Amino acid sequence: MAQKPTILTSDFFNKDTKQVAQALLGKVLYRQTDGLLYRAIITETEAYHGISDLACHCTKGITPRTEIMYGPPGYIYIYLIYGMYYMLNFVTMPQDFPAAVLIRGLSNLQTSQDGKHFTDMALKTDGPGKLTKHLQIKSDLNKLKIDPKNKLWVSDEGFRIAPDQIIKSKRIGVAYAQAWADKLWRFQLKSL
DNA sequence: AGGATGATATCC
DNA sequence: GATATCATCCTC
Repeated sequence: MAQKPTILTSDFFNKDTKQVAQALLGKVLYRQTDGLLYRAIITETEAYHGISDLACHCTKGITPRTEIMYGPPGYIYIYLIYGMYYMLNFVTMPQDFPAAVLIRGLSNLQTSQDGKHFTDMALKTDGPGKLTKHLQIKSDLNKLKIDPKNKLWVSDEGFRIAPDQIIKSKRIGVAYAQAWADKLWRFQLKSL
């Protein structure tokens, strides 16, 4: 049943953002720090797609902050919000199309010192700001490729997610985005 | 309901 | 250079 883990490459992210955001549910996020390896199942995401999406930072055009979203897929976009929380995003879509998926929730967070034996840390990790704090994700990872070399990557370990297991709802904190605020671009797993 | 706390965009 | 605005979370 358990398949060999497959590390996701840029091909996985080179698709419509809503598609990638849903496909990321059930995938396993890895984070390597000094002496500690974290892993957790992704359970909640949001899609931010294109310059017409008024909730997306890229709607203002290319700036030093947003240029990473205009680059190739499979890169990390991290920014500081409210002066204290780092948000973790994965760049999607081909070069020159700005878009990204925000990682909002994790489950089954585990840590390991040797990369083989894992111990449970938390069953559920709610909130995009809290999960980056847990996994020691900060702005030093901004604009890096999603890759074990950069100590942050995602792997497919065979969890099958049926479409009816995905709850779709409005994105959080984007009430200012007019019509785009009502898009059901937030995706959560029912269980886990 | 409101405060913490700093980068960013958008004005002067 | 000043200020308004946040893809949040915690405390009251």
